[in-house]
Amino acid sequence: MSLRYALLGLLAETPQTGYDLTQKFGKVLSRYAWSASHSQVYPELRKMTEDGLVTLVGEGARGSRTYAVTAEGRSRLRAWLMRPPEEAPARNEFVLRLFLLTALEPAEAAAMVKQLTLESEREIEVLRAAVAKPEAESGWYRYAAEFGIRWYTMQRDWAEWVTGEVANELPRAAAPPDPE
Amino acid sequence: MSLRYALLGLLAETPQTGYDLTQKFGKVLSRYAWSASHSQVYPELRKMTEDGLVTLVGEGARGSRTYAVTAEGRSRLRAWLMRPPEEAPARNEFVLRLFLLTALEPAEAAAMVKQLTLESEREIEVLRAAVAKPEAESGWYRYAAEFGIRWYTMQRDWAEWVTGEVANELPRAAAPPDPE
DNA sequence: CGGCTCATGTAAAGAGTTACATGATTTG
DNA sequence: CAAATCATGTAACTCTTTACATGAGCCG
Repeated sequence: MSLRYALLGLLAETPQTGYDLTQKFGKVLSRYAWSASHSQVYPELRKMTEDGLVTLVGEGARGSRTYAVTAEGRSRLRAWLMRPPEEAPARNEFVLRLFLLTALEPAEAAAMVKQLTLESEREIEVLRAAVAKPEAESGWYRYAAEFGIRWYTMQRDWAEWVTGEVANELPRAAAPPDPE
Repeated sequence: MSLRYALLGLLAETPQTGYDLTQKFGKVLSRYAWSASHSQVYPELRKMTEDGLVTLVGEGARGSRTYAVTAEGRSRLRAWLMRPPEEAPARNEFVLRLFLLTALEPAEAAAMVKQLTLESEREIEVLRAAVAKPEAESGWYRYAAEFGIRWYTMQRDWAEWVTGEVANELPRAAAPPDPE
């Protein structure tokens, strides 16, 4: 069901084609939130049309089909967004790897974290640059980039903290520093 | 494949049963990293045994079967952990909802964020308490809890920032009337 | 006009969830 | 001794990925 709402949410921003939507999954959303390939997107748009949540508002070059959210779709989306959060399991292979870091020898873990720190810093640079550009897209893309910056920063800090803890190997030592 | 490595990683910490592993998914891992139900765990442990990654080290009361990682399994796990990170798509319905927040009217978004802030603060309290307890489990559980604290803090801060931005933005350009 | 990107579609295989099913041990 | 929890297993269904497939428009 999440796919459906992801599509609805993206279309609520602006009407677009299945191709456009697929690009957004691939480029931004898939990193933190949700992912889908075109083979899932196109059939889902069909079903959503049948269910009256979206509607075809134009056909362009190369057989492109532009969809927009209907009133019904918009109200369903709002209802979904406003409903109290129940725990939905997350899947993030990257975080999984972070969590299993303790299965490595301290030196190996330290090497991995070093790598991670470099990657994170590079990534943060890219996102900062993207946000700083004057022609930066507004709306959710900018917010997503900002999320990414905070995400990578948090991740890096945590990984460095863990490495320190593991290196110290003091079973029950210092309390973690207050984040913030 | 991630499931396989998640199991390997947990078993690398200590030998345990499929039931134990399922509990860990349900309680901690599923929130940030990975999730699996027993109907996935048991068959996978079988396959991993056939593949020589884990081995049955004991059968206890109520037909419980305790597994441990083999040398082969350990080396495979290390290889997986150390390999350069390629982008693996993440799935997090919660983050998805955050990203689609901009589909709401500013007032609605603000209400949602208010709610989120309260939840986050409650959650952070719980995790802090869990970590502070002297008999707190050490190892990855403690690290995971620390991750959670930082995660909720980051999330809350971002959501508050976005709400501020949205509130400041000029009223949206005359939105096209809903098709239908 | 050849190669790239845009743009859509379907089929098969794999991963994951939900439901069904059973029995042993512990705890009150 | 009843209820809860421990503990495992399989089947059906849904969701997701990967592979196969096709063609239109754009750019050099």
